[in-house]
Amino acid sequence: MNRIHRKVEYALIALKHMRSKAPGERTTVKEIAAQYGCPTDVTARVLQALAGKSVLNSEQGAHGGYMIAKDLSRVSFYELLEMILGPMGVAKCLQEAQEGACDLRETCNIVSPIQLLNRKLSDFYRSLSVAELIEGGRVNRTREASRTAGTPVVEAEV
Amino acid sequence: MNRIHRKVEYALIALKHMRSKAPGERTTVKEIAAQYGCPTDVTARVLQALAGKSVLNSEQGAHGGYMIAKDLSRVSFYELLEMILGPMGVAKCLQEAQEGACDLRETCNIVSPIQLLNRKLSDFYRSLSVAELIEGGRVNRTREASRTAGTPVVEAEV
DNA sequence: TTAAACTCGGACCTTTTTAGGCCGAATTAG
DNA sequence: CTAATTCGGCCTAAAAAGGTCCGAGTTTAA
Repeated sequence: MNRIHRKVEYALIALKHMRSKAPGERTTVKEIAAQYGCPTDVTARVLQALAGKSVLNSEQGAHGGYMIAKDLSRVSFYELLEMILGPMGVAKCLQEAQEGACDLRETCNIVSPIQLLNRKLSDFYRSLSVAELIEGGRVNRTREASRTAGTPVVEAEV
Repeated sequence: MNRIHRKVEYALIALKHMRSKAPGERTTVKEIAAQYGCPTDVTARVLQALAGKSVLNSEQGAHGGYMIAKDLSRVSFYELLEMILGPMGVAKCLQEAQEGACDLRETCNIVSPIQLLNRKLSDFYRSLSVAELIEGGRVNRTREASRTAGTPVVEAEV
């Protein structure tokens, strides 16, 4: 178990797809849906979310579509998750401003363990860039990357 | 989002509880349910799972119950997760020997990214000991720990 | 030998979350 | 004006998570 959400997969698929395109060339949802079999609407929403956070640039109308707007080696997987799924929290009690609180909050003996886990997991996700993920581990040598290089995102230093 | 399962929380609660007991003293599910408000049956199942993997020692009958049987600083969070939730895999495609395979497997462009993520996440969970988690980060100075010390489980070295 | 206090484990139900689809509106190029 | 797109609200179905019931096996002790 311990799956990531399908939406996140679709995001990665789309981003990887766009990454292989010439700079300035746009990608439509339809195109992705057709090529990879992703459900159109869900994928659309995901891309909208990413556009909202300006990881993507979107344009409506004919000849519209999406293109990557941020250097993906500077976008962490943590950020991607939050954009798509909302604020991270490994337990209900970490997400106050939520509807119903945890039943055990009065008697719970593991608040600090939970907080520790949340912190560590967040740090881990923050240490992983979307570019690194998409490239499957191999350090990016594409034009995008070398254009903005700077910090080449080393393997795990959590 | 990105919650851990409730079962895992119950496991941590129970383990932390048992950790504070004198060696040899047993804990019943009823006791935990009463003290922390965990649902009895669910908690029972979790403890059964841990007993099955001999993290706990169980004894039936009157005066029965559970006690910790393994040095928790030598049990990784990864192992705990697997005991409770089964084999880890961030995506369906990583868990063949499952019912229905992923629809996209023919056209998917993110197999290696998914594998990378799964590997890294696994490594992260493996680097975290249950003892470390339960103690909320503070290095364990309890009798259990110093009795078996050895490797004091340093902070993150992923 | 009987009763009480446990763990064990199967089957089942309920609620929540996730996934996906439908449709109409707004936007833009030709 | 029309076709191609993003945008966003709402709704349904499927799956997972969370929890309950209940009967059976074990062990202690009255």
